[in-house]
Amino acid sequence: MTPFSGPHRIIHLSPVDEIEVETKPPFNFLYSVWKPSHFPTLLERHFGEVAYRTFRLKSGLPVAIRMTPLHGGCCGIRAQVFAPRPFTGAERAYLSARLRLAYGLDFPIKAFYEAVSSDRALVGGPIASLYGMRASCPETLFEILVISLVLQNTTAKRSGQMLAVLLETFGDSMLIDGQELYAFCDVNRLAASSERELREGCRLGYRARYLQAIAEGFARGVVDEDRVRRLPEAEAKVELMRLKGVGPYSAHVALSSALQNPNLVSLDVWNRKILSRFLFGHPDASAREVVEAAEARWNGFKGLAALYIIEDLYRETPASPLAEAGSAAGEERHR
DNA sequence: AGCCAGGACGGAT
DNA sequence: ATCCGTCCTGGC
Repeated sequence: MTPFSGPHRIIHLSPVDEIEVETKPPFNFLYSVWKPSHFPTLLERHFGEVAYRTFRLKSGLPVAIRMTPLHGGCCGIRAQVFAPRPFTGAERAYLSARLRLAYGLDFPIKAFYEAVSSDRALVGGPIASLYGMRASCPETLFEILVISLVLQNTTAKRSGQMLAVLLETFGDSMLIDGQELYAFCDVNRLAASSERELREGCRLGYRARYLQAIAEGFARGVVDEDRVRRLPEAEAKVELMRLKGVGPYSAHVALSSALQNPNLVSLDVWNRKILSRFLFGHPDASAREVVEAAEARWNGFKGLAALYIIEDLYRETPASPLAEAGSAAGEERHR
């Protein structure tokens, strides 16, 4: 608890809707909604066959959803929606579209498999293990930029701490099936904060100034997600890097994740080593060498190929282990 | 006690 | 275009 945070309020949720979003097989529910490489956050909780996730809608309304496989998991997601008040039609349509984008339901996964079908190492390994996995990004462009900011220049553990404090300070706490989750930080709340609050209260250090710049950019409409989505890749990157604190790495994370460009690969130190090992058999190739070899081998799909390789590697030792079934009820009893 | 980590900036070359 | 010192914090 930071000295700046207010009383801890938990927003009461009621079931308001149920949305079914379909996709063409192959679809892998588990690995589409849960990525073994992602560090655990207060935004989501995973039990394997059941997954919980929060979203903040464009209207600002925080919601939480309970996801289960649709039609036995072959081809979609059933989402039970919980919110503080009834849904409007526009909010329902927005969330439905957001879910399709968040879990890659409109992505032509077969085109990827066909394009790399001659790559036996990829097909026989990562693709076989993760068959049907879609690239996912439940975050908005603003949210993914904030997350990439706390990922900068530190360890995953520290990143998780910074994000947790941000969510507790600027997000909305909600209880769903006995578990506390947070909707992402409200952009206006963040833009209205002081640098001191971010620096000293949230312990963001030099990132405080950058976070304000990013939040103000989105709050004032200087950068707009819908507009960036329509730009060509190179222009979109320049547009994002106009924000102080957003460099090549963060811009790549945003473009490959939020915009779901299957050819963009974000090479942080660890990903570079993992891909270098897959491509060259040793971890020491430069970022440039890795990108060039990946482009030659997975023309047009190097980002998605990299995702499969990385997630397959984390599968045995996940950064975010699946929670035990029933532990939510257990926690609830202790309250 | 000092060094560095899952980048970015600003300025110098 | 590329290189370097600096930035907060926490962990070793």
